[in-house]
Amino acid sequence: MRVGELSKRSGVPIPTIKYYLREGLLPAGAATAANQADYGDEHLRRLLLIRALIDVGGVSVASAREVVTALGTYADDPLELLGAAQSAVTPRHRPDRETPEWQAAKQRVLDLIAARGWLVYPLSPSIDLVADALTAAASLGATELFDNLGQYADSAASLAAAEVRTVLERPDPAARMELVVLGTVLGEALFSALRQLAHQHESARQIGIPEAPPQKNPGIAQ
Amino acid sequence: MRVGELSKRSGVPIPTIKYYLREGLLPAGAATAANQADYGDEHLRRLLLIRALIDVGGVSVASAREVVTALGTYADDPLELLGAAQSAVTPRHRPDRETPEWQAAKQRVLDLIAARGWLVYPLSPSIDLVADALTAAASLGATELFDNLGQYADSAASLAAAEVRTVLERPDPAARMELVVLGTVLGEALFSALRQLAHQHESARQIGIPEAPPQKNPGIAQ
DNA sequence: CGCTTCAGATAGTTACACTATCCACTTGAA
DNA sequence: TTCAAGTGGATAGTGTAACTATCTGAAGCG
Repeated sequence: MRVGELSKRSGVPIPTIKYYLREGLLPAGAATAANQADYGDEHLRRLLLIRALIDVGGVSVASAREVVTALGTYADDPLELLGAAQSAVTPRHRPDRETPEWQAAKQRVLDLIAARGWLVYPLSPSIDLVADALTAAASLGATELFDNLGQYADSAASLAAAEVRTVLERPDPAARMELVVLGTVLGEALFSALRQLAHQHESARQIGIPEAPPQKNPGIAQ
Repeated sequence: MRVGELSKRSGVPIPTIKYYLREGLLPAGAATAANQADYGDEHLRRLLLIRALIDVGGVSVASAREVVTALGTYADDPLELLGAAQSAVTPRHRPDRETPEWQAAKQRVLDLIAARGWLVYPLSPSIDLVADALTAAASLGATELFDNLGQYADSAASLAAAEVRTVLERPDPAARMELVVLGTVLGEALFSALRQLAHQHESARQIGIPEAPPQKNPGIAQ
Protein backbone atom coordinates (compact mmCIF):
# COMPACT_ATOMS: atom_id res chain seq x y z
CA MET A 1 0.00 0.00 0.00
CA ARG A 2 1.06 3.64 -0.41
CA VAL A 3 0.83 6.52 2.06
CA GLY A 4 -2.68 7.46 1.08
CA GLU A 5 -4.07 4.10 2.10
CA LEU A 6 -1.85 3.90 5.16
CA SER A 7 -3.26 7.24 6.20
CA LYS A 8 -6.85 6.20 5.58
CA ARG A 9 -6.48 2.93 7.44
CA SER A 10 -4.72 4.40 10.45
CA GLY A 11 -6.50 7.71 10.67
CA VAL A 12 -3.19 9.55 10.73
CA PRO A 13 -2.83 12.49 8.28
CA ILE A 14 -0.26 12.08 5.51
CA PRO A 15 1.94 15.00 6.62
CA THR A 16 2.11 13.47 10.06
CA ILE A 17 3.12 10.10 8.63
CA LYS A 18 5.86 11.83 6.70
CA TYR A 19 6.94 13.54 9.88
CA TYR A 20 7.13 10.22 11.72
CA LEU A 21 9.17 8.79 8.85
CA ARG A 22 11.58 11.72 9.05
CA GLU A 23 11.86 11.35 12.79
CA GLY A 24 12.60 7.68 12.52
CA LEU A 25 9.53 6.43 14.36
CA LEU A 26 8.30 4.58 11.32
CA PRO A 27 10.63 2.61 9.05
CA ALA A 28 10.67 3.62 5.38
CA GLY A 29 8.62 1.59 2.96
CA ALA A 30 10.14 -0.57 0.25
CA ALA A 31 11.08 1.70 -2.65
CA THR A 32 9.52 0.65 -5.94
CA ALA A 33 10.62 3.70 -7.93
CA ALA A 34 12.39 7.00 -7.43
CA ASN A 35 9.33 8.47 -5.81
CA GLN A 36 7.23 5.49 -4.91
CA ALA A 37 7.36 3.23 -1.89
CA ASP A 38 5.32 0.34 -0.64
CA TYR A 39 4.13 -0.10 2.94
CA GLY A 40 2.90 -3.31 4.50
CA ASP A 41 0.79 -4.39 7.42
CA GLU A 42 3.76 -4.06 9.73
CA HIS A 43 3.85 -0.36 8.96
CA LEU A 44 0.18 -0.02 9.77
CA ARG A 45 0.67 -1.89 12.99
CA ARG A 46 3.65 0.20 13.97
CA LEU A 47 1.67 3.33 13.25
CA LEU A 48 -1.17 2.16 15.48
CA LEU A 49 1.33 1.42 18.23
CA ILE A 50 2.86 4.88 17.91
CA ARG A 51 -0.53 6.54 18.09
CA ALA A 52 -1.49 4.46 21.11
CA LEU A 53 1.69 5.56 22.87
CA ILE A 54 1.26 9.21 21.97
CA ASP A 55 -2.50 9.70 22.15
CA VAL A 56 -3.51 7.34 24.91
CA GLY A 57 -0.27 7.06 26.84
CA GLY A 58 0.60 10.74 26.54
CA VAL A 59 4.15 9.87 25.50
CA SER A 60 6.22 12.42 23.58
CA VAL A 61 7.33 11.77 20.03
CA ALA A 62 10.94 11.52 21.18
CA SER A 63 10.06 8.97 23.85
CA ALA A 64 7.93 6.99 21.42
CA ARG A 65 10.95 6.76 19.15
CA GLU A 66 13.03 5.41 22.00
CA VAL A 67 10.38 2.83 22.76
CA VAL A 68 10.07 1.52 19.21
CA THR A 69 13.85 1.54 18.88
CA ALA A 70 14.09 -0.53 22.05
CA LEU A 71 11.51 -2.91 20.58
CA GLY A 72 13.98 -3.61 17.81
CA THR A 73 17.10 -3.57 19.93
CA TYR A 74 15.97 -5.83 22.74
CA ALA A 75 13.84 -8.16 20.66
CA ASP A 76 14.75 -11.08 22.92
CA ASP A 77 15.35 -9.45 26.30
CA PRO A 78 12.09 -8.48 28.01
CA LEU A 79 13.85 -7.07 31.06
CA GLU A 80 15.92 -4.65 29.03
CA LEU A 81 12.92 -3.67 26.97
CA LEU A 82 10.88 -3.03 30.08
CA GLY A 83 13.61 -0.79 31.44
CA ALA A 84 13.82 1.13 28.18
CA ALA A 85 10.05 1.54 27.97
CA GLN A 86 9.88 2.69 31.56
CA SER A 87 12.63 5.26 31.27
CA ALA A 88 11.18 6.54 27.99
CA VAL A 89 7.85 7.08 29.70
CA THR A 90 9.42 8.64 32.79
CA PRO A 91 9.20 12.42 32.67
CA ARG A 92 12.25 14.64 32.97
CA HIS A 93 12.66 15.68 36.55
CA ARG A 94 12.66 19.20 37.87
CA PRO A 95 12.55 18.81 41.64
CA ASP A 96 15.58 19.52 43.74
CA ARG A 97 17.05 16.21 44.83
CA GLU A 98 19.94 17.48 46.87
CA THR A 99 18.09 18.34 50.04
CA PRO A 100 18.34 16.14 53.14
CA GLU A 101 14.54 15.81 53.13
CA TRP A 102 14.70 14.24 49.70
CA GLN A 103 17.52 11.92 50.72
CA ALA A 104 15.46 10.77 53.69
CA ALA A 105 12.48 10.12 51.43
CA LYS A 106 14.64 8.09 49.09
CA GLN A 107 15.94 6.05 51.98
CA ARG A 108 12.37 5.35 52.97
CA VAL A 109 11.68 4.03 49.49
CA LEU A 110 14.79 1.89 49.54
CA ASP A 111 13.73 0.47 52.90
CA LEU A 112 10.31 -0.34 51.51
CA ILE A 113 11.87 -2.14 48.57
CA ALA A 114 14.26 -4.03 50.80
CA ALA A 115 11.53 -5.01 53.26
CA ARG A 116 9.49 -6.57 50.49
CA GLY A 117 12.45 -8.21 48.84
CA TRP A 118 11.65 -6.54 45.57
CA LEU A 119 14.12 -7.17 42.79
CA VAL A 120 14.58 -3.81 41.11
CA TYR A 121 17.39 -1.92 39.47
CA PRO A 122 18.79 0.22 42.27
CA LEU A 123 19.34 3.07 39.83
CA SER A 124 15.84 3.00 38.40
CA PRO A 125 14.39 6.50 37.97
CA SER A 126 11.12 5.21 39.42
CA ILE A 127 12.72 5.15 42.85
CA ASP A 128 13.48 8.83 42.58
CA LEU A 129 9.97 9.58 41.40
CA VAL A 130 8.51 7.97 44.49
CA ALA A 131 10.88 10.02 46.61
CA ASP A 132 9.82 13.16 44.71
CA ALA A 133 6.17 12.55 45.56
CA LEU A 134 6.93 11.83 49.20
CA THR A 135 9.07 14.96 49.50
CA ALA A 136 6.45 17.16 47.86
CA ALA A 137 3.77 15.86 50.19
CA ALA A 138 6.00 16.39 53.20
CA SER A 139 6.90 19.94 52.20
CA LEU A 140 3.20 20.76 52.27
CA GLY A 141 2.60 19.01 55.56
CA ALA A 142 0.64 16.18 54.00
CA THR A 143 2.71 13.29 55.28
CA GLU A 144 -0.39 11.38 56.32
CA LEU A 145 -1.32 10.90 52.67
CA PHE A 146 1.39 8.32 52.28
CA ASP A 147 1.54 6.89 55.76
CA ASN A 148 0.33 3.63 54.34
CA LEU A 149 2.86 3.43 51.57
CA GLY A 150 2.76 -0.31 52.07
CA GLN A 151 -0.78 -0.52 50.81
CA TYR A 152 0.19 1.30 47.64
CA ALA A 153 3.04 -1.13 47.17
CA ASP A 154 0.77 -4.12 47.72
CA SER A 155 -1.73 -2.95 45.14
CA ALA A 156 1.03 -2.21 42.67
CA ALA A 157 2.53 -5.64 43.24
CA SER A 158 -0.69 -7.53 42.68
CA LEU A 159 -1.47 -5.61 39.51
CA ALA A 160 2.04 -6.13 38.22
CA ALA A 161 1.95 -9.84 38.97
CA ALA A 162 -1.23 -10.27 36.96
CA GLU A 163 0.07 -8.22 34.05
CA VAL A 164 3.38 -10.02 33.83
CA ARG A 165 1.55 -13.33 33.93
CA THR A 166 -0.68 -12.23 31.07
CA VAL A 167 2.28 -11.11 29.02
CA LEU A 168 4.17 -14.36 29.54
CA GLU A 169 1.21 -16.37 28.34
CA ARG A 170 1.75 -15.06 24.84
CA PRO A 171 3.41 -17.74 22.75
CA ASP A 172 4.84 -15.55 19.99
CA PRO A 173 7.98 -13.77 21.25
CA ALA A 174 7.62 -10.71 19.01
CA ALA A 175 4.01 -10.19 20.02
CA ARG A 176 5.02 -10.73 23.62
CA MET A 177 7.50 -7.88 23.47
CA GLU A 178 4.83 -5.57 22.15
CA LEU A 179 2.67 -6.52 25.09
CA VAL A 180 5.42 -5.49 27.47
CA VAL A 181 5.32 -2.00 26.01
CA LEU A 182 1.54 -1.84 25.84
CA GLY A 183 1.20 -3.08 29.39
CA THR A 184 3.61 -0.44 30.61
CA VAL A 185 2.00 2.47 28.84
CA LEU A 186 -1.68 1.60 28.39
CA GLY A 187 -1.89 -0.05 31.78
CA GLU A 188 -0.90 3.18 33.40
CA ALA A 189 -3.42 5.24 31.47
CA LEU A 190 -6.16 2.78 32.22
CA PHE A 191 -5.46 2.46 35.89
CA SER A 192 -5.13 6.14 36.47
CA ALA A 193 -8.55 6.77 34.92
CA LEU A 194 -10.09 3.97 36.96
CA ARG A 195 -8.55 5.44 40.07
CA GLN A 196 -10.23 8.75 39.35
CA LEU A 197 -13.60 7.06 39.00
CA ALA A 198 -13.04 5.18 42.24
CA HIS A 199 -12.20 8.47 43.91
CA GLN A 200 -15.49 9.92 42.78
CA HIS A 201 -17.38 6.95 44.09
CA GLU A 202 -15.62 6.79 47.44
CA SER A 203 -15.92 10.54 47.97
CA ALA A 204 -19.62 10.47 47.27
CA ARG A 205 -20.05 7.44 49.49
CA GLN A 206 -18.04 8.64 52.46
CA ILE A 207 -19.13 12.26 52.31
CA GLY A 208 -22.68 11.76 51.17
CA ILE A 209 -24.13 13.49 48.17
CA PRO A 210 -24.86 17.06 49.22
CA GLU A 211 -26.64 18.24 46.11
CA ALA A 212 -27.59 17.29 42.59
CA PRO A 213 -24.73 17.06 40.10
CA PRO A 214 -24.40 20.18 37.98
CA GLN A 215 -24.75 18.62 34.54
CA LYS A 216 -27.73 18.27 32.34
CA ASN A 217 -29.21 14.84 32.85
CA PRO A 218 -27.80 14.85 36.35
CA GLY A 219 -28.45 11.27 37.35
CA ILE A 220 -25.72 9.26 39.02
CA ALA A 221 -24.84 6.05 37.23
CA GLN A 222 -26.49 3.00 38.74
CA MET B 1 8.80 39.06 52.70
CA ARG B 2 9.71 40.26 49.20
CA VAL B 3 10.25 38.27 46.01
CA GLY B 4 13.90 37.67 46.72
CA GLU B 5 13.19 35.78 49.89
CA LEU B 6 10.16 34.04 48.41
CA SER B 7 12.41 32.84 45.65
CA LYS B 8 15.12 31.67 48.01
CA ARG B 9 12.72 29.84 50.29
CA SER B 10 10.81 28.13 47.51
CA GLY B 11 13.67 27.47 45.11
CA VAL B 12 11.72 29.08 42.27
CA PRO B 13 13.60 31.72 40.19
CA ILE B 14 12.32 35.29 40.45
CA PRO B 15 11.38 35.57 36.73
CA THR B 16 9.32 32.43 37.09
CA ILE B 17 7.54 33.81 40.15
CA LYS B 18 6.75 36.94 38.19
CA TYR B 19 5.46 34.76 35.38
CA TYR B 20 3.17 32.87 37.75
CA LEU B 21 1.91 36.20 39.12
CA ARG B 22 1.14 37.38 35.60
CA GLU B 23 -0.61 34.14 34.78
CA GLY B 24 -2.75 34.34 37.88
CA LEU B 25 -1.43 31.20 39.58
CA LEU B 26 -0.13 33.17 42.51
CA PRO B 27 -2.08 36.03 44.09
CA ALA B 28 -0.31 39.40 44.18
CA GLY B 29 1.37 40.44 47.41
CA ALA B 30 0.15 43.30 49.54
CA ALA B 31 1.43 46.52 47.99
CA THR B 32 3.42 48.66 50.41
CA ALA B 33 4.55 51.24 47.86
CA ALA B 34 4.37 51.92 44.15
CA ASN B 35 6.95 49.28 43.44
CA GLN B 36 7.05 47.20 46.58
CA ALA B 37 4.88 44.33 47.72
CA ASP B 38 4.83 42.03 50.67
CA TYR B 39 4.30 38.27 50.49
CA GLY B 40 3.31 36.03 53.35
CA ASP B 41 3.51 32.37 54.25
CA GLU B 42 0.38 31.66 52.25
CA HIS B 43 2.21 32.77 49.13
CA LEU B 44 5.10 30.46 49.92
CA ARG B 45 2.71 27.60 50.53
CA ARG B 46 0.81 28.28 47.33
CA LEU B 47 4.07 28.37 45.43
CA LEU B 48 5.09 25.01 46.87
CA LEU B 49 1.71 23.59 45.87
CA ILE B 50 2.09 24.91 42.34
CA ARG B 51 5.54 23.40 41.99
CA ALA B 52 4.33 20.09 43.36
CA LEU B 53 1.57 20.03 40.77
CA ILE B 54 3.85 21.02 37.92
CA ASP B 55 7.09 19.24 38.75
CA VAL B 56 5.90 16.09 40.46
CA GLY B 57 2.41 15.78 39.03
CA GLY B 58 3.40 16.82 35.53
CA VAL B 59 0.47 19.22 35.34
CA SER B 60 0.57 22.10 32.85
CA VAL B 61 0.67 25.69 34.02
CA ALA B 62 -2.83 26.26 32.65
CA SER B 63 -4.19 23.24 34.51
CA ALA B 64 -2.43 24.26 37.70
CA ARG B 65 -4.19 27.59 37.48
CA GLU B 66 -7.53 25.82 37.14
CA VAL B 67 -6.76 23.72 40.17
CA VAL B 68 -5.81 26.62 42.45
CA THR B 69 -8.78 28.58 41.19
CA ALA B 70 -11.03 25.66 42.06
CA LEU B 71 -9.42 25.56 45.51
CA GLY B 72 -10.76 29.06 46.06
CA THR B 73 -14.08 28.57 44.31
CA TYR B 74 -15.17 25.32 45.92
CA ALA B 75 -13.70 25.96 49.36
CA ASP B 76 -16.53 24.02 50.98
CA ASP B 77 -17.51 21.47 48.39
CA PRO B 78 -15.04 18.60 48.19
CA LEU B 79 -16.94 16.82 45.44
CA GLU B 80 -16.85 19.79 43.12
CA LEU B 81 -13.20 20.40 43.90
CA LEU B 82 -12.37 16.79 43.16
CA GLY B 83 -14.11 17.04 39.82
CA ALA B 84 -12.26 20.23 38.97
CA ALA B 85 -8.90 18.78 40.00
CA GLN B 86 -9.55 15.62 38.00
CA SER B 87 -10.58 17.38 34.82
CA ALA B 88 -7.63 19.77 35.13
CA VAL B 89 -5.28 16.81 35.34
CA THR B 90 -6.99 14.93 32.53
CA PRO B 91 -5.12 15.33 29.24
CA ARG B 92 -6.77 16.61 26.10
CA HIS B 93 -7.94 13.73 23.99
CA ARG B 94 -6.83 12.91 20.50
CA PRO B 95 -8.24 9.44 19.79
CA ASP B 96 -11.16 8.97 17.49
CA ARG B 97 -14.21 8.34 19.63
CA GLU B 98 -16.78 7.90 16.91
CA THR B 99 -16.00 4.35 15.89
CA PRO B 100 -18.26 1.48 16.89
CA GLU B 101 -15.27 -0.21 18.56
CA TRP B 102 -14.89 2.77 20.87
CA GLN B 103 -18.59 2.84 21.64
CA ALA B 104 -18.45 -0.83 22.57
CA ALA B 105 -15.48 -0.18 24.85
CA LYS B 106 -17.34 2.65 26.53
CA GLN B 107 -20.33 0.42 27.08
CA ARG B 108 -18.06 -2.10 28.71
CA VAL B 109 -16.82 0.57 31.09
CA LEU B 110 -20.36 1.67 31.89
CA ASP B 111 -21.29 -1.94 32.59
CA LEU B 112 -18.35 -2.29 34.93
CA ILE B 113 -19.39 0.84 36.80
CA ALA B 114 -22.97 -0.30 37.00
CA ALA B 115 -22.04 -3.79 38.16
CA ARG B 116 -20.07 -2.38 41.04
CA GLY B 117 -22.64 0.21 41.92
CA TRP B 118 -20.07 2.95 41.63
CA LEU B 119 -21.41 6.45 42.07
CA VAL B 120 -19.70 8.50 39.40
CA TYR B 121 -20.61 11.39 37.16
CA PRO B 122 -21.82 9.74 33.97
CA LEU B 123 -20.14 12.46 31.93
CA SER B 124 -16.77 12.19 33.64
CA PRO B 125 -13.89 12.28 31.16
CA SER B 126 -12.27 9.42 33.06
CA ILE B 127 -14.84 7.04 31.59
CA ASP B 128 -13.74 8.02 28.11
CA LEU B 129 -10.10 7.61 29.04
CA VAL B 130 -10.70 4.03 30.12
CA ALA B 131 -12.49 3.40 26.84
CA ASP B 132 -9.56 4.95 24.96
CA ALA B 133 -7.12 2.54 26.57
CA LEU B 134 -9.37 -0.46 25.93
CA THR B 135 -9.84 0.53 22.29
CA ALA B 136 -6.13 1.07 21.71
CA ALA B 137 -5.31 -2.32 23.20
CA ALA B 138 -8.00 -3.97 21.08
CA SER B 139 -6.81 -2.31 17.87
CA LEU B 140 -3.41 -3.91 18.44
CA GLY B 141 -4.88 -7.28 19.31
CA ALA B 142 -3.96 -7.05 22.95
CA THR B 143 -7.39 -7.58 24.43
CA GLU B 144 -6.06 -10.09 26.94
CA LEU B 145 -4.21 -7.28 28.71
CA PHE B 146 -7.42 -6.00 30.17
CA ASP B 147 -9.42 -9.19 30.40
CA ASN B 148 -9.38 -8.81 34.14
CA LEU B 149 -10.56 -5.24 34.19
CA GLY B 150 -12.30 -6.10 37.41
CA GLN B 151 -9.03 -6.56 39.21
CA TYR B 152 -7.91 -3.11 38.14
CA ALA B 153 -11.15 -1.69 39.42
CA ASP B 154 -10.81 -3.50 42.75
CA SER B 155 -7.31 -2.18 43.31
CA ALA B 156 -8.38 1.32 42.37
CA ALA B 157 -11.32 1.11 44.73
CA SER B 158 -9.30 -0.02 47.72
CA LEU B 159 -6.70 2.68 47.17
CA ALA B 160 -9.35 5.32 46.75
CA ALA B 161 -11.18 4.22 49.88
CA ALA B 162 -8.03 4.57 51.95
CA GLU B 163 -7.17 7.94 50.49
CA VAL B 164 -10.60 9.42 50.97
CA ARG B 165 -10.59 8.17 54.55
CA THR B 166 -7.24 9.84 55.16
CA VAL B 167 -8.45 13.09 53.70
CA LEU B 168 -11.63 13.13 55.77
CA GLU B 169 -9.63 12.67 58.96
CA ARG B 170 -8.25 16.16 58.57
CA PRO B 171 -10.05 18.47 60.97
CA ASP B 172 -9.27 21.80 59.31
CA PRO B 173 -11.53 22.25 56.25
CA ALA B 174 -9.10 24.42 54.28
CA ALA B 175 -6.26 21.97 54.81
CA ARG B 176 -8.61 19.14 53.91
CA MET B 177 -9.34 20.69 50.55
CA GLU B 178 -5.66 20.93 49.80
CA LEU B 179 -5.36 17.24 50.58
CA VAL B 180 -8.03 16.45 48.01
CA VAL B 181 -5.87 18.08 45.36
CA LEU B 182 -2.62 16.56 46.60
CA GLY B 183 -4.16 13.13 46.83
CA THR B 184 -5.43 13.36 43.29
CA VAL B 185 -2.18 14.54 41.75
CA LEU B 186 0.62 13.24 43.96
CA GLY B 187 -1.14 9.96 44.57
CA GLU B 188 -1.11 9.27 40.89
CA ALA B 189 2.57 10.10 40.46
CA LEU B 190 3.48 7.96 43.43
CA PHE B 191 1.43 4.96 42.43
CA SER B 192 2.58 4.98 38.86
CA ALA B 193 6.22 4.92 39.96
CA LEU B 194 5.54 2.12 42.43
CA ARG B 195 3.79 0.19 39.70
CA GLN B 196 6.90 0.44 37.55
CA LEU B 197 9.05 -0.91 40.35
CA ALA B 198 6.61 -3.73 40.91
CA HIS B 199 6.79 -4.53 37.21
CA GLN B 200 10.54 -4.82 37.41
CA HIS B 201 10.30 -7.13 40.36
CA GLU B 202 7.61 -9.35 38.94
CA SER B 203 9.32 -9.56 35.56
CA ALA B 204 12.58 -10.57 37.14
CA ARG B 205 10.82 -13.08 39.39
CA GLN B 206 8.62 -14.70 36.75
CA ILE B 207 11.18 -14.67 33.96
CA GLY B 208 14.28 -15.25 35.99
CA ILE B 209 17.30 -13.03 35.83
CA PRO B 210 19.15 -13.91 32.64
CA GLU B 211 22.27 -11.81 33.12
CA ALA B 212 23.84 -9.20 35.30
CA PRO B 213 22.28 -5.73 35.14
CA PRO B 214 24.17 -3.38 32.88
CA GLN B 215 25.02 -0.65 35.38
CA LYS B 216 28.07 -0.09 37.44
CA ASN B 217 27.50 -1.59 40.86
CA PRO B 218 25.10 -4.01 39.28
CA GLY B 219 23.67 -5.63 42.38
CA ILE B 220 19.95 -6.06 42.72
CA ALA B 221 18.53 -4.37 45.77
CA GLN B 222 18.01 -6.76 48.66
C1' DC C 1 25.07 58.62 48.91
C1' DG C 2 25.26 54.79 46.34
C1' DC C 3 24.53 50.04 45.60
C1' DT C 4 21.13 46.54 45.54
C1' DT C 5 16.60 45.06 45.00
C1' DC C 6 11.92 45.72 43.46
C1' DA C 7 7.30 45.77 40.57
C1' DG C 8 5.57 45.98 36.33
C1' DA C 9 5.90 45.83 31.35
C1' DT C 10 7.60 44.18 27.11
C1' DA C 11 10.16 41.33 24.28
C1' DG C 12 12.85 37.25 23.29
C1' DT C 13 13.96 32.18 23.56
C1' DT C 14 13.68 27.28 23.18
C1' DA C 15 11.34 23.06 22.45
C1' DC C 16 7.72 20.52 20.53
C1' DA C 17 4.51 18.57 17.27
C1' DC C 18 2.95 19.16 13.66
C1' DT C 19 1.39 21.46 8.93
C1' DA C 20 2.14 23.48 4.40
C1' DT C 21 4.51 23.97 -0.01
C1' DC C 22 7.27 22.80 -3.64
C1' DC C 23 9.29 19.80 -6.97
C1' DA C 24 9.93 16.37 -10.18
C1' DC C 25 8.19 12.28 -10.91
C1' DT C 26 4.45 7.90 -11.17
C1' DT C 27 -0.05 6.03 -11.45
C1' DG C 28 -4.14 4.94 -13.23
C1' DA C 29 -8.54 5.91 -15.20
C1' DA C 30 -10.64 8.12 -19.53
C1' DT D 1 -2.21 8.87 -24.75
C1' DT D 2 -3.19 12.10 -21.89
C1' DC D 3 -3.57 14.26 -17.79
C1' DA D 4 -5.40 15.02 -13.15
C1' DA D 5 -4.45 12.99 -8.86
C1' DG D 6 -1.15 11.05 -5.97
C1' DT D 7 3.79 10.40 -4.33
C1' DG D 8 8.56 10.72 -1.96
C1' DG D 9 11.74 13.89 -0.35
C1' DA D 10 13.11 18.38 1.04
C1' DT D 11 12.39 22.73 3.11
C1' DA D 12 9.99 26.08 5.48
C1' DG D 13 6.30 27.76 8.39
C1' DT D 14 2.85 27.61 12.39
C1' DG D 15 1.04 27.71 17.02
C1' DT D 16 1.48 26.71 21.74
C1' DA D 17 3.77 26.30 26.02
C1' DA D 18 6.87 27.67 29.63
C1' DC D 19 9.78 30.19 30.70
C1' DT D 20 13.86 33.98 30.46
C1' DA D 21 15.83 38.54 29.69
C1' DT D 22 15.85 43.29 29.67
C1' DC D 23 14.31 47.82 30.76
C1' DT D 24 12.51 51.63 33.74
C1' DG D 25 11.90 54.22 37.38
C1' DA D 26 11.23 53.79 42.29
C1' DA D 27 12.18 52.09 47.00
C1' DG D 28 15.34 49.85 50.70
C1' DC D 29 19.24 50.10 53.30
C1' DG D 30 24.02 50.44 55.28
